[in-house]
Amino acid sequence: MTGPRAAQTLPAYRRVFDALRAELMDGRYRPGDVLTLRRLAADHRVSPMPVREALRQLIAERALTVRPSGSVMVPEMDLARLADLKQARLLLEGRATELAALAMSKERLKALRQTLKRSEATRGDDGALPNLTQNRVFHFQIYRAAGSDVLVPLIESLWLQFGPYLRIVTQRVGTAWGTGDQYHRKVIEALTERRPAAARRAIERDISRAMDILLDGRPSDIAAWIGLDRLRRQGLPAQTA
Amino acid sequence: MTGPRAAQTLPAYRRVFDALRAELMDGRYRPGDVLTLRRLAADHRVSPMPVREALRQLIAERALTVRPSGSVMVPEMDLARLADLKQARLLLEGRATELAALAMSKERLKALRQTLKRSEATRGDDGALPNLTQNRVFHFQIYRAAGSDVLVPLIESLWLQFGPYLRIVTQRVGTAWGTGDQYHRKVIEALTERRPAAARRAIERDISRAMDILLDGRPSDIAAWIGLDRLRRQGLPAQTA
DNA sequence: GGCCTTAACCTGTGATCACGATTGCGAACG
DNA sequence: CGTTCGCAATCGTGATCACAGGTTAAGGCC
Repeated sequence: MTGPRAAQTLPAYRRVFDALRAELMDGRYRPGDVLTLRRLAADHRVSPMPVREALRQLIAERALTVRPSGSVMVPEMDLARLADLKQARLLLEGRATELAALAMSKERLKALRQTLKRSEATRGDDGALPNLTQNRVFHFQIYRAAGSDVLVPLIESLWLQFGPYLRIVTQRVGTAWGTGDQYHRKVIEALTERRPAAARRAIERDISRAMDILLDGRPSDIAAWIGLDRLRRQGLPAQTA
Repeated sequence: MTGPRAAQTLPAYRRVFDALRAELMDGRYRPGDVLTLRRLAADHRVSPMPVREALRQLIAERALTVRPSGSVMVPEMDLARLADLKQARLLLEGRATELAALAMSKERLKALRQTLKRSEATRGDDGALPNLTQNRVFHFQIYRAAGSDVLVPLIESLWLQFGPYLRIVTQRVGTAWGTGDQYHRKVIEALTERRPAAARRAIERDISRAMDILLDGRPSDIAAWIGLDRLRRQGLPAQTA
C-alpha cells in the first residue's frame, strides 16, 4: 500500500481530499474550525503526510486558510466578503447557465428534473444536509452542461468558500427552503425553452435569495453559527454574544 | 532549518511554490513538460517533500496536471480549451476592470502609468520575458484595484493556465507586441475618466488581441512550441509536424 | 491570593527511507 | 533496419523520525 495507485485504488491523499472537499461544500465544518494534521490523519487512518497534501490543495482553492502559526483553519469572513462572493457567483454561474441553455440535451434535462423531484421528496426530512447536497447536485448538473471545463472549477472554488456558511441558510429558513425548489423549477423551464437570458435571470434569483439570507443584516445567526467555537477557543463561557 | 517560519524566513514549500508559479505565469515552461519531484528538489536544494506540497497547490489551481502515472506535467490544451479560457478571461477580467474604474485612486493610476512607461522602455530588448512580466504586472495592478479578493485569485488561476502558451504570442508578433502598449494606454485613459464600460471594452480588446494570436488558425506555431517536446517524448525525429 | 515563570506537550515543517509501479534504454529477435 | 522484449534506473507514494516554534497549564515566587 505504498506505490502509485494500484489499478483501481485511489491514493490516500486523494481520498482525504475528496472527503474533506465534500464535507466543506456541504457545510459540515464551521468557520474558525482548526484542522490539525495528526487529528485528521487519525480520523482517516493514514499518516500525516497525505493529509498535508490534501490540505495544500484545499488551501489553493481558498477552501481553507493558513493561520500565522501555520495551522490550517476553515476561513472566517465578514459580510463584505460574502457580498463579494455573491457577485462572483452571479457572474460565473449566470454565464454558465446561459451556456447551458444553449447546449442542454434532452437527457440532461431529464436528469435535472429527476434531481428536482428528489429534492422535493427529501424536503422536511431530519436535517438540512440532504437538501444541501441535492441543491449542489442540481446546480452543478447545469454548470457542467455548459461544456466549459474552465468555468466549472472556478465555480467549485466559490462554493467551497461559502460552504461553511451555507448551513445557516437552511437553519434560518427552515421549511421555507422548500420554496427554493420553485426557483429551480423556473430555471428548468427556461432551460427547456432554450432561453439563455431567462435562465440566467432565474438562476440569479436563486443565488441572490440564498446569499441574501446570509447578508440579511442579521449577524446574530452567523454569530450563533461561528461564534460557539470562537468563544470556546477564547475560553469564554459558551453564551451567545 | 526545520521548524515553522523562523521569524522572517518563508517555509521551503512556499519558496518553491512562488518560484514555480512565477515561472509558469511568465511562460518559462512548455506544455507537456514533465516535472519530477527529485529534479525540482535538487534545483531548489530541498528534499522532495516541500516540492510535493508546492506541486499540489499548483495542481489545485489548474496550473499543472497529474498524469495517469501520477507524475506532474504542464498541461497541454487544444484550441477549444484556449477559446474557453479566452471567454472566461473576458468575463472575469472585464468585470474586474469595470470595478477598478469605479475604485481607482490617483496613486494607483500613477503607478499604472509608470508600469506602462517601464513596459515601453523595455520594448525591443533581448527577450520577450521582461515584457511578459511587465504585462502581467500591468493587468494585475488594475485587477487588484477592483477591491475584490474573490475575483483576483480566480483570474490568477486563468493566467496560470494559459501561461505556458503565452510566449508564443511574443515569438509570433515580435516587435508588433509593442502595439500592446497602445491598448494599455486606452485602458488607462478610460480608467482615468472613470468610465467602466469603456475600460471594460478596452481591456477586452487587449485580451482578445493576445488570445486571438493563439487561436489564429495557425497551429504550426503552437506545434513548434509544444511539439518539440511531445515529439521527443514519442521518440519521433524532431522535425516540425 | 494574584502574577509571573517554566516545563511539558502539541503543532507544522522537512529529511530520510522503503516499496511498487512506471519509464526508458539497450539488446536480441524477426 | 525496424520491432519487440526485458531489465535497470527512476518515479511517486506513504510512513517514520527529528527539530523548533507556539501554546497551555501547573507550580513557585512575591
